[in-house]
Amino acid sequence: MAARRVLKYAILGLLRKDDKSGYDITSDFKQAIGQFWSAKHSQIYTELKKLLEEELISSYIELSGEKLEKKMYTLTEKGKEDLHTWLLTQDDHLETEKDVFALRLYFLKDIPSADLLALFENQLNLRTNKLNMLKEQYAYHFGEENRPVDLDADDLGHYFVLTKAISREENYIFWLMESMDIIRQRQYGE
Amino acid sequence: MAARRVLKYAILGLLRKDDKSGYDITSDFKQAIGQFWSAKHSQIYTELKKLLEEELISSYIELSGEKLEKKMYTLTEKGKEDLHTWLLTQDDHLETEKDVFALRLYFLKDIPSADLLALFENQLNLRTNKLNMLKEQYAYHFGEENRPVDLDADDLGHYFVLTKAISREENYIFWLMESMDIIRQRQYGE
DNA sequence: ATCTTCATGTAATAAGTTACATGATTCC
DNA sequence: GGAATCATGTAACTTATTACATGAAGAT
Repeated sequence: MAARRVLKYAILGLLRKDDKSGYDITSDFKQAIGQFWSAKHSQIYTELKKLLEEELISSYIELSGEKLEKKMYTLTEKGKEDLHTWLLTQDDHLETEKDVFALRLYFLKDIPSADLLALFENQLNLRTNKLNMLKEQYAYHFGEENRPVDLDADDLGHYFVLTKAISREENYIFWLMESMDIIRQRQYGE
Repeated sequence: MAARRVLKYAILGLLRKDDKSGYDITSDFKQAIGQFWSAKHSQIYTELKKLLEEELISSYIELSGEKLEKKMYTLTEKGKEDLHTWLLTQDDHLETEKDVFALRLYFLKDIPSADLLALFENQLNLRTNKLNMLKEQYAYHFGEENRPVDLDADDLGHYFVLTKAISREENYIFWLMESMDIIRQRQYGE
């Protein structure tokens, strides 16, 4: 996978509004944006160090409590420009969207329908939980209505990411259920 | 990304029916299964070497033409068992489905609607082309009907992967168009 | 007190891409 | 004869995960 230095731009992007620490960035990847990109703290700290060297960000220390130091990072002008250029870049091809469940499914020959259905049930569970979590997030931020009216620029990004993730999971679940029907039909012939 | 040794199992899976060369496996990743996993030839040859050492596959030479040697790989019993176990393994969590377009979108603050729409148009183009390609593949293998009746075990995997990919792209396109409507509405207020 | 979360880093390893390198066969 | 495809491999590098390592602050 890995298009060129996506983590770099993900981090620059997360710093676009406020200064953040490595820990903050790690937390962000556990929220909405974690639906579309994520990284472990070890990779984030390493990348931050690199971005500092490249002078795309600068840092200062902030105390939280008596002794605990937070290293805060700010976008430099150079960093802002680099981010801006990247944001307007058009992709010239689509990357493979890796999906281990679908891969596994491709090899299902000789697996009994009952086992296959168990795999589907498991996937359906995971996806349903995720969808519910996403819908809760949506309701919390944008209310219960289908489409909120007043979206300022900040919320818009969040709105797009949440609706994208929700629509992805709904579609996945729909396909899972359709496929399970087909397997159940086959099952009677076994 | 990368759940544990997915490429290993992708390769074992591709060898489940027939013996294949590294080149054949590379080609497979450009076909249907490439919608959900892929790898470059350099990685594939390296992994095949590793799988040989682990005695999950064995190899022999086949001549194609006068001199050109194809190194063919076969699943060993050990390899078959390993694959079978993996196929029945349930995931306990979902990986982040990385999507650079959605990531970029999250950071769209201060980008003019016109530029934003250009990014969407580009994505819409790429996705539409992909969808058409997938639909052609579907028609070629399963005909024009909505749901084929007679699917044997081999075709079923292929069927699932193709319908999954088609449904994913249709859903993506639907969401793109919905989002573009919202942006166009905002645009009048600028 | 002790558990969880906040907070930062490095080391070792695994996975994946790009570039380097070579040669045969087929199609036009 | 030349281009595209068939065919295999290694080297250098980038990206990502897991494990190691430490300590402060807040909650119960």
